[in-house]
Amino acid sequence: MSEMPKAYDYNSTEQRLYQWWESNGWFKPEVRPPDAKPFVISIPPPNVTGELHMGHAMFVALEDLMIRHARMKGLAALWVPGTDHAGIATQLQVEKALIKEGTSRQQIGRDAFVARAWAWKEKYGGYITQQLRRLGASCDWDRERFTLDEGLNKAVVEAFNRLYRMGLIYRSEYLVNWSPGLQTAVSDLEVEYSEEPGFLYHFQYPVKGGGFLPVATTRPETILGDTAVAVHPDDERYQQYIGQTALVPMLNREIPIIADSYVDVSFGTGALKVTPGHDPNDFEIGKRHHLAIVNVMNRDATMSSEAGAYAGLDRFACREKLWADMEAVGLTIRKEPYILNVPRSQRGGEIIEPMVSKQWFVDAEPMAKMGLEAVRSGRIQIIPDRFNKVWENWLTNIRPWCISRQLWWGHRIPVWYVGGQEEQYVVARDEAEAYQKAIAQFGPDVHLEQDPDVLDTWFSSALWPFSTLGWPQNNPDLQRFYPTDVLETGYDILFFWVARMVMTGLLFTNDIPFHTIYLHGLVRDEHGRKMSKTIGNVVDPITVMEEMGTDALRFTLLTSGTPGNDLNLALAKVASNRNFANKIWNAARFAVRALDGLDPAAKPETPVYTAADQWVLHQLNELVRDVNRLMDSYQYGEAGRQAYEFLWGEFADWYVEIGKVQLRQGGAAAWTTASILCHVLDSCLRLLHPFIPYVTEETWQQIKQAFQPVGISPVEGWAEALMIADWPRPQPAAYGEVAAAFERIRELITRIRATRAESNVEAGKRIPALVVAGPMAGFIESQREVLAFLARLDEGGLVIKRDAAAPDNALTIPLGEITTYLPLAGLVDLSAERERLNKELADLQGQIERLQKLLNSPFAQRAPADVVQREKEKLAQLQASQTQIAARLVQGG
RNA sequence: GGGCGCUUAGCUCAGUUGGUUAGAGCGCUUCGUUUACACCGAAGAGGUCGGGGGUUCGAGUCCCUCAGCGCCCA
Repeated sequence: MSEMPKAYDYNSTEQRLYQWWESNGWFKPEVRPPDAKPFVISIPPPNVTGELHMGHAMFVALEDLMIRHARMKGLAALWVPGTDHAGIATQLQVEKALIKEGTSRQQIGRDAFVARAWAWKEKYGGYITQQLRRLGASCDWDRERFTLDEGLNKAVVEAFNRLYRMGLIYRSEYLVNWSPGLQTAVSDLEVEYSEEPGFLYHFQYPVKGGGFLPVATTRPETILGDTAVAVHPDDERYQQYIGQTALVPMLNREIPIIADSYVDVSFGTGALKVTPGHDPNDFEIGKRHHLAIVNVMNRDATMSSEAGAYAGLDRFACREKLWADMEAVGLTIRKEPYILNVPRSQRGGEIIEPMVSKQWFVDAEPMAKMGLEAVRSGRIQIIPDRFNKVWENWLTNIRPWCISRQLWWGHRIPVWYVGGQEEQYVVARDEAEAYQKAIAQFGPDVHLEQDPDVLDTWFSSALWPFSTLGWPQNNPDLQRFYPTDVLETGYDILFFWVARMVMTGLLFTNDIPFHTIYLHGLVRDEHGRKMSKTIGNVVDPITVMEEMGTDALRFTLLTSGTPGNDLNLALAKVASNRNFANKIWNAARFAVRALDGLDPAAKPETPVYTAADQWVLHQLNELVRDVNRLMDSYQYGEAGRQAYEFLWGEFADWYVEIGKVQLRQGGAAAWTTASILCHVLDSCLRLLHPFIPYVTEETWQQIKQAFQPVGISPVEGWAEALMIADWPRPQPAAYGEVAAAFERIRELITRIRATRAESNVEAGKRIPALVVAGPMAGFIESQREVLAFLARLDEGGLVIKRDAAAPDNALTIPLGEITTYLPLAGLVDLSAERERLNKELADLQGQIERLQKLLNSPFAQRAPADVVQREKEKLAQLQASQTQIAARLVQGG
């Protein structure tokens, strides 16, 4: 058999395994029988033109973990992959390319542009999915979808039509967030507010017939669009102005002075200029008072003809000039520094302008009610559950969803206008149907033009869990795999995406789209800063994977945080997890080598387990139980950490070392040890596979290759691959008692090692020892080889007795009723030893007093009996140690 | 203005039914080439868990409050 290399080499492993897995069809739910219960996740589709970042790595790690776990449990696991056409982002990229070529979207025209965008998608769209593969994502790539593909377009059109029929879609003139650079409306969610220094401008509003009303504003250019001045109805200062007429500065347009309780008397001057065309609050006031709406800006945020002399100026240039002109005519009062709340585009960061325009909206309220109910009733569970509150809050205050975008890349709005008339239109599934409807409604001579706009990208991703499975067709996939199970994503898109999927799912499929929402946090840099190109602190997952392996990255992402909380990614941790992979590999390497010395004739029919064997089996079983419990309650990080602790801290550090002793014994003992090494590793690899798929699979194959020929196998035999092997289930506890006794041996060894180190005994030196152990003597005697090996004792000089006098010139190690002496003739520094013992005695004294006090307190009566008992035993142990040390000190040592 | 999260060892973080002098990784100190692993092993130093109050026999863990940092919504 070929020898396992000394170190695990992820570079030569990962791609090979991924291809092997995929080519065998193991990523498909069909790997399980047709009647297997499904477990389904829809991928949060990454932007098709995007590049892999830590957020992707995070969701892949978590979702692949869930999928692999489910698959090993025997479920028909299906992870539906796909990408998002990302309207604005992609359009911008393509436009950028066009500009480089010296042309533009407008120059080449819509059809050519869309063709270019598709070509772009074909060229770059594969990158991101390749990178997902690299992370080990076990998606069913045969079911991959794209939010702009034909099937999804059918779903989008169908959804639009149904919403329209239900009266939930309408077209309306409304104040929207306008992005002047992109020349499109964006939804409320796509606007971010940032506090920035600016000015508050105080000025005089001329009142017709004489006098002035002092008003303050942060955006003077909007003065030109004022259609009222408002004061608070109870404000005594301005009572006399209510009902009078004001004159818009520089334009002298007449506008009413109205009373509205929205006005904050303490803000600014207490009088408010009202610009319904350019401010959301003013828009509401305008509706209440039936004010006119004046739009003073063009789509590119230059001033419109309504701005009179200022027409054509950029909005900020206009601000300056208007203020200067007002100053010249004495209308200004003062300009004071002020912190503004500036709305900026989530994409690109330009300043968003509230503007009135005609857009398509979805009235989300009925759906929102359904979404609220789904979570309130528990049909949908959010993890962590504190996000219930956020959910509740957002859905109860749901606003109309602006779904039209003035873009070319996206799902075209399925609305056709009749003869160029804005008010006459039909909503249909395609042009043919549109003509049918139009002819029926408006007569035979109709000419139709489709709405030029496209739908918000989130409109298509809102349908993702069911559209990817075939909806609106009720095909076998939809029947079998819908509803899906878990929706896993970052909390930052709870509203953008998750809430909308729940709403549309409930509306269109009459079912929840998934029963669990698992939210992860943002991946930040080591010091908690958001990763950003400008700071230069972006950690590229590809680089990390190249340098330390995919498993190291995955394990780090999975175990260094908790659900819903941001995670600071420390590269040192990735490195230590790379080491963990190597540790696993080498533990297996040891196990495989253990087979070399086995005598085929000595293979036992039924194994006899040593105390160490029983101990490790017991610990393993506890681990299996804990990991199952933790995974089933979505505490993946803790599950992974526990497996790590066991594999490294107990199995590798202890059992493997003890295994060396047992293997040396040869015969049946060696066989049993080998089979336990195999069993424990096999179980751990299974538990860890969802976390770190590559190293576990590769190691497992090595073990299988070595152990299968000698007839050592898991209970259910060797599966073809670990990824489709069975998930471990805990067994009834069987070895608890011996395991507990063995813990005493471990403790004893640790104490001996510590004392040796403290007393500067040469590390490798085999020294004699006398262990006086009372009733434990028999058990310890049975472990003498292990004890001698791990504590570096000279086995020939190791004496274990129930009772014996303390030897001279020896170090004393008290451990409850077990006292160990290390006779080191001539090497013991007696005064140092006395000092050491005195220190320990003082320490014991303190602990004893603490426990005595505790046991004399109401604790003894009120606490559960087993808790009290534990403390009592602890006290007894301490007292025994104390007695030993005291005696030793008196005796003189 | 409303809501949420965080504050535990020098650094990055765990610690989910409250159980009794707190754990890991990295870093640090001392030892160690015992053929699984130096991507290693052994031993050790180092926190009283942001401040205050409360509930309880018992609180890092529950409640109140204050402070700092961060996020979301308006």
